[in-house]
Amino acid sequence: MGLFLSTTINRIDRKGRVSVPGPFRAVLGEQPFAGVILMKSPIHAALEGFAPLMMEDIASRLDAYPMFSMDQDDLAAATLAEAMPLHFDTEGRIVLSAELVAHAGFDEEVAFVGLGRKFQMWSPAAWKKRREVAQKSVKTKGLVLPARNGGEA
Amino acid sequence: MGLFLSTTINRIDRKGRVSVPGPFRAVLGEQPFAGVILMKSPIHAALEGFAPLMMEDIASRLDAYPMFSMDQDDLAAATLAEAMPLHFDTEGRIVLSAELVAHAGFDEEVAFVGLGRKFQMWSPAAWKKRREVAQKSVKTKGLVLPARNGGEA
DNA sequence: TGGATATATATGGGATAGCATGGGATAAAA
DNA sequence: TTTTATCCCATGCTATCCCATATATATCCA
Repeated sequence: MGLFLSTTINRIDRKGRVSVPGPFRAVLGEQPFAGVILMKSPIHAALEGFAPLMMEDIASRLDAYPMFSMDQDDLAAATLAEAMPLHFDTEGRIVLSAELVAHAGFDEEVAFVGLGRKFQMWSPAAWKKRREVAQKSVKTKGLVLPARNGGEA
Repeated sequence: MGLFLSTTINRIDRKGRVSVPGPFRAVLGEQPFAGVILMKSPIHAALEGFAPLMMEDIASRLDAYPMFSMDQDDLAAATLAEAMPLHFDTEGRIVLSAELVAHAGFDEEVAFVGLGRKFQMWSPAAWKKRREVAQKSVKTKGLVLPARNGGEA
């Protein structure tokens, strides 16, 4: 399966359209519908982007909570209920709603940030700060990648 | 998996292309996509090169974290977002972006330095210095390779 | 063994296809 | 009708392909 990697900055035109970076489209291309799922990030002034199939995974993770528990309900409301499927146009662009633009504070440009199974969309200035914080955080907290679950050799 | 070994110097042409040394390509060849992952070294004026499978591995390990946790986000931002996948052309070359060239201070030539599971790319002059420093450092600090069981000294 | 011919690598340049971007036209919705 | 959302076309840029050459190592044959 392809991964979302690297960071790319694209422009928003006056119609609210942005090109999804070509490599990202290639990852999304292996999907049931020609588009992407966006939601407001619950932890950042940014958007989270997923391949449509990933929603299945999110739903599965929610199964870890007791049914009708308030926590599960909160999480489902914060994720699945907020998920917006956006179709690509013929050129591989999506149209951002005013609500999404407001939450992420987009101006003229959007930074598409590849994070493996998902990606984020930031205003370039905000991403610059976030990037530094993340790097510092990894160092000071001494974050390390956990051992593999069931990978290969 | 094969190892990246030895040091090779290749030229950058006016289009920003460099041949990845043949032996390195052989190591990278057994990969899901025909190319290499580069990122700016966080500790040197150099680039770090990885096999694409490395990123798969990192992504898998990150799956162990809760989704939307800040630790997962920090780690992904510091690794996957910084990783740039570069495809080989038909001749086994990659194209270096201006950003990468600037970070590593490349001029006309690049030294590909094999370091086992990864390699580095240096401007030849900078590598010469770095090499001496590393050798001196090993002597004065009395550095030795840890035992094979993974135990610290 | 020597010489000639392959095979692979490194390098250069021209041509082409794909991507990001912008704007107008058309179709659906309010 | 007015608005909104697609589609379609046009453009510049850059990535990538394809072809060509030089050098070096490997292979073959007389």
